[in-house]
Amino acid sequence: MLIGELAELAGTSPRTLRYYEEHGLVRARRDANGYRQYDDGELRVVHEIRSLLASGFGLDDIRPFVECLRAGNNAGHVCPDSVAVLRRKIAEVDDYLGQLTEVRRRLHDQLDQALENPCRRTL
Amino acid sequence: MLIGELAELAGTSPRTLRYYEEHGLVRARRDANGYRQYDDGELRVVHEIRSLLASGFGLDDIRPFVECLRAGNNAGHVCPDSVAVLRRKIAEVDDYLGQLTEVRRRLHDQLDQALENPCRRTL
DNA sequence: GTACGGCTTGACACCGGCGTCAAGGCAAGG
DNA sequence: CCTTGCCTTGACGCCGGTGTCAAGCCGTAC
Repeated sequence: MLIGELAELAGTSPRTLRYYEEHGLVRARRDANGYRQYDDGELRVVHEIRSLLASGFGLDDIRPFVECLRAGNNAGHVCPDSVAVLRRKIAEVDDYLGQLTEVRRRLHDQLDQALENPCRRTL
Repeated sequence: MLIGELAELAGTSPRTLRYYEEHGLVRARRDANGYRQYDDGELRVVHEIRSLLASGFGLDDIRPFVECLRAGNNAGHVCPDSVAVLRRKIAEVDDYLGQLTEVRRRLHDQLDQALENPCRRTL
């Protein structure tokens, strides 16, 4: 499979696939002409990457998941390293949720206060 | 008040104050030597900026709040423009909270599943 | 021949709020 | 006179994932 085909199947761009490869996530053999040749399994890998990116992971965080998939597991998140990253990310998300909730509360307070005390003048 | 003093009082840097000025948020007169000279009221403005930045606002979003303060109101969020931005930001935060909650759910599911089905092999 | 569509690598652009370095002016104190 | 420490403007770096353009190779079809 050539890079354009894989990009099409994965719903992304050749540029993006080269970027993933550059960061050690996607693998490709090379044709005699230098073209990247992808195994069918790489589609699965790319899907895993896209899914985790959408969940807020960085490429570095994703690496263990890809390695886990390559090791023959039927899911990328069952390996110890992946689990460690998962736990860390969940903690980060929880922390961020707390901060966002606090921010939301402050904004609501300001809004309520503004509605009670309308402004004296606009400019 | 010179830029270094204001920066000190506001807990930030001269670079940052120049940046705010460049974006139309902070104002300064100029001494004969070209040094920025700040009114005491600017400290309040800078605090408002820092506070809103910490809540996830961008500098452009903050401008109405600063203008509101300058108009003589005792809080930056009581003017109509500020209220509009507040409403928009609250909606954004709510939306993001929803997404984050969904992500958190997915991650928890993956973690639980990983703990039930330990990996066959790591590499 | 040449035109086209795939591919290759390399490199710049973006966003936003700064850090940081460069090169220089100004005031004060030794 | 020289140092020190403020200030000035201008400009590049960062982060991260991707778009996009350049310049060029490869293969096929006309």
